[in-house]
Amino acid sequence: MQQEIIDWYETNGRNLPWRQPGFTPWGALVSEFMLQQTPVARVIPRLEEWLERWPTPAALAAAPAGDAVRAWANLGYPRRALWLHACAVTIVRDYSGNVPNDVDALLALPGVGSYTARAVAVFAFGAHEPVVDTNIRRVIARHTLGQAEPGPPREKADMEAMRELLPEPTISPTFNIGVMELGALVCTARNPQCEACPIRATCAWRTAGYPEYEGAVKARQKKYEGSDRQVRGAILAVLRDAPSAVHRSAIDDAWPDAAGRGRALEGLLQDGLVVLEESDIFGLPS
DNA sequence: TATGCGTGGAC
DNA sequence: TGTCCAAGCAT
Repeated sequence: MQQEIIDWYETNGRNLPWRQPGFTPWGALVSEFMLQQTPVARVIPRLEEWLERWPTPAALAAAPAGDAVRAWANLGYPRRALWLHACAVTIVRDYSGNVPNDVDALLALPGVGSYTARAVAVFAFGAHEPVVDTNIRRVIARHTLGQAEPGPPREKADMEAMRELLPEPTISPTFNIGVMELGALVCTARNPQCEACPIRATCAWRTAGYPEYEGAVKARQKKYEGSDRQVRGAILAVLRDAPSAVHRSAIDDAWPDAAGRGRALEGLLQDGLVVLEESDIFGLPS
């Protein structure tokens, strides 16, 4: 199935910015951060702005962290902006401003986990490593395991399952990205396009007649409306949109409920996304 | 290992 | 509508 996926990808893969020739390892790192839980379509414009403004780790490291949080805009999970800034600082200090190509070195960077470390090593540097993301887990669950959904992540087992599928090192990066792309475009969570799938002939899930998933039910997503997360977002939006630090009263206006507002502000201060500049004056980090 | 962490589009 | 989902990570 390896060659079928590679052939399918060569024809059907999207021309995304991070797949263009000459895209830098720094661009790869930035794009992977932005793509953590944020859809491709929303990432693309922010990524292009970001790389124009900060084309190297050194450029970002020289800017205040708060500028990174502002440029992150509405991508969500703004701690990623803070972590990415911290990555830039570390890369300048420890790696002469060059994104490391080694999985362990990448893993040591803040906000870089198993997926992102291998994605950068493979996509930017051509490493022969398994990349495991939610798309790949779903493809393996269906094609190899014959079940509708992957179970809860088992990092070691998931990685071994993908490692066993890897073809020879010269083409394994293309295979990695091909499986991801297949999961993103064809073997999707909802309404998979099985008729268009290049590996349908060997798909265990198809052979079994598309049985429903029998495993443990996923924890239901908590309601966002009225949650602390929403309050955090509302407070941070005020700070992002303000040219400089704001008085507490501006934050009070961002959310009516004082208790939730207090929890959210405390959390933001704890995370370093907001700093107390002086009494009752709050700003983004410098 | 389960949970918290943003935001917005699709159905 | 509400619910699910989107190239995860840290704790």
